[in-house]
Amino acid sequence: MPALGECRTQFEDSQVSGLRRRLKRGQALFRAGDPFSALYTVRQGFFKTCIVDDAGREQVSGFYMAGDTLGLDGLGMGNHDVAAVALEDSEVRVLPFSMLERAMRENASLLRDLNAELAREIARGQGVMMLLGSLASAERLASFLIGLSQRLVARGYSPSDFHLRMSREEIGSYLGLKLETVSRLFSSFAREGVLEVDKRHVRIVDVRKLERRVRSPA
Amino acid sequence: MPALGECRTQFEDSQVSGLRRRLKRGQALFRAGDPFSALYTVRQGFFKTCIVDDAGREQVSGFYMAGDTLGLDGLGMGNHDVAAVALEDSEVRVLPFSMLERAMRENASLLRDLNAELAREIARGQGVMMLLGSLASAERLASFLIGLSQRLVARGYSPSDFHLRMSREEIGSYLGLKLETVSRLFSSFAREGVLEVDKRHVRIVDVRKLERRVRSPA
DNA sequence: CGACGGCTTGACGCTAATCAATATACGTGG
DNA sequence: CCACGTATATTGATTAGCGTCAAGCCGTCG
Repeated sequence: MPALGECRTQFEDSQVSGLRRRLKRGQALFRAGDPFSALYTVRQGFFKTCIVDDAGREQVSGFYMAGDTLGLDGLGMGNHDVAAVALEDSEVRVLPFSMLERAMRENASLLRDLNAELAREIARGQGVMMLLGSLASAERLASFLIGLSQRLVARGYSPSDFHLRMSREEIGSYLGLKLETVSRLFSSFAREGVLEVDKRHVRIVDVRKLERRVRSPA
Repeated sequence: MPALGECRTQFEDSQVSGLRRRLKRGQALFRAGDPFSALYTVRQGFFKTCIVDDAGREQVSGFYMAGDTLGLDGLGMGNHDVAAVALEDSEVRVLPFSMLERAMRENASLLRDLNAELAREIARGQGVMMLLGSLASAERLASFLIGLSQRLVARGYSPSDFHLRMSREEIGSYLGLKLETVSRLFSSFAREGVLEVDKRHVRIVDVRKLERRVRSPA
């Protein structure tokens, strides 16, 4: 059973809101360009966020699960610049920004939570930059899997045995690789006894080897 | 003559601080791991920020000039996770976080400025992800130059004629390319009449062509 | 049942990395 | 001041890694 992601901030069960919203697989919570009106915390399910550039190219910029905050990208300019799409039937808690602002005026620690969330998002982004700018393909996938595993553990799931909610293409988009490359990497990790892979089901057989893969050009 | 970057927020000339700090070329304002104690706005000069991963690999994650805010990455965890290094003799205004926090309690708009700054940083990061994840080498350099040009205009400099403060290697690190590739791209842009390049002096001859380069695989 | 979407695998090609040589500017100390 | 060593940039030759194109498999849904 899905655990309730850890409560990193007061957002999640704040009195700020009782609003919820359910989304079906494939449905968008918001799209790029939508006016920013609220933040969301994931209660149930799994999301991806996508950036689109002016040339129309699309790229997955992140994956979000229970406890994660969505929508921070809209805080600055009044519009979202990414889209958030549910990868399975999901539920979010809606935190209308107007309410949040009011609540923050009364409760300074909420504000600090918001800053912390924003800063976390910045740090996450820096990790991705590192990944995209400095790592080879196998290192990227290894790093992705380790990160995923760690996040799953934190939520009470198995660290070594899980079901991917996203397609090879989405993983590739996130990692700056093509889907065929991702597929080949899964196969080669399996051949080397690092993973067992069956479509979207992954079992990490040898974490050590996987970790070594993040640093080694081999 | 260097203009005073636009005042995007109240930070810059806020009463929050009169503190300044001067740095020589090559000097670090803060390093990865340093405790977070203050934000900084660039008054004069030019900075790069670098991420370092656990394997010791280093990567340039951004360039900062007059008016830009440095140090936001430290807000979340109490430690900086990037380093900020002056690429020329520079001066920053120091905004000790304790003072900022106090000031924000009294002035809610300061707080909104901080959020806006954080959100801007997030948006910037998303742009870089797009660049690293989806663009070919020539597109990356073109995108970099256009962005640089735009930021220079906003500060009252020439949009088409400027001096790069960073080395080929630093550009490459930022763009996820090797320095030789960057050098070759400069040469090929020059051959095609898009740029004139003499070491670190760049003149954009044909902005249109340069812009076309951002989207075209040609 | 057939069509379609997601995954795997192979063969081939191209882009950018690597390795290497040379050139130029800069700072340092004699 | 010049000589030297060092950092930076350019360019060429070669190679490796990932992308592209293509075929086939499996599971699902209409």
